[in-house]
Amino acid sequence: MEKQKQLKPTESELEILTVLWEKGDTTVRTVHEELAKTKDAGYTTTLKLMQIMHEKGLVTRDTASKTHIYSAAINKEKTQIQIVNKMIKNLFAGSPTEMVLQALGGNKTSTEELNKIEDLIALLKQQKL
Amino acid sequence: MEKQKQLKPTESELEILTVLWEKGDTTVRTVHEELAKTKDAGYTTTLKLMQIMHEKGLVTRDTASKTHIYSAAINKEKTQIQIVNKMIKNLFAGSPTEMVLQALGGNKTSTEELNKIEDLIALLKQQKL
DNA sequence: CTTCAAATACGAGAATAATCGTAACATTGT
DNA sequence: ACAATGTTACGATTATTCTCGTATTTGAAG
Repeated sequence: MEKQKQLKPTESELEILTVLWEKGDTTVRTVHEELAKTKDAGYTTTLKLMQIMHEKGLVTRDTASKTHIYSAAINKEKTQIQIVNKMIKNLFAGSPTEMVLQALGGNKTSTEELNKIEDLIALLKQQKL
Repeated sequence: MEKQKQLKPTESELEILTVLWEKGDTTVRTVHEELAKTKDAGYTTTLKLMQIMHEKGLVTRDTASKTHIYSAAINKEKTQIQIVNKMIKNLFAGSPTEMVLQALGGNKTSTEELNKIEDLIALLKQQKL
């Protein structure tokens, strides 16, 4: 069992990884069009970034056909936790609760989502007993 | 009422701002020693960063005496929300729930803290009615 | 086989961040 | 007045990230 090397993706790399995690293995074109919804950068910029990510080992790719298929090479949850924890430490003086308060207060969270969180909290409390 | 210009602090700047928010107005020396607990960088590096932050308007300073006193010039809560929202968008595909889940799951959150969050959720749900 | 469109490869520059050495300046104590 | 100590000022360099133009390659259609 190989330990996941803790590579730290940059801002842009994170956006790309998020698309890969969401949509599954896919092409540069697809990733780029997804990013283009909220950002503007040239296609070759996205391509280059993904090539660099490949060099770094952040993604793998299947080059069997002309259009390469990329896959995220690092674990989604681990990466999320790593970054969230860093933010809690750097920006919220170590208090996860503070961050949650800001996250929910600052967003218009739907009742449905709030219910989900309540369920999670109930579960966590259960586990403490 | 002047709208706060949305300056985006860098990683290092954020660490400095966090110290200023925690400890209140203080000197470069104090900030640097606080950072030195978890990081190693030269004193002049911290100084330079804070000078740059002053140019950018991220901090203000009182230069009346030899040793300048720095203050955060941007609002703590606004900055936190801004960054958390960006992270939710970039890393959690827009779902605050997902982030809260990772934040609470990845950390050992006390029952007391969980209760606080429950109270907040109850309040938020109330507001939706 | 040739043409054409779309994809990749790659170099190189622009922009941003972080680092630190050295000089100049202020304050205090002798 | 002078030295010692601690502070700010600031240039300059390095490192990293992001961007994009252009060349090359690939595969499919005619």
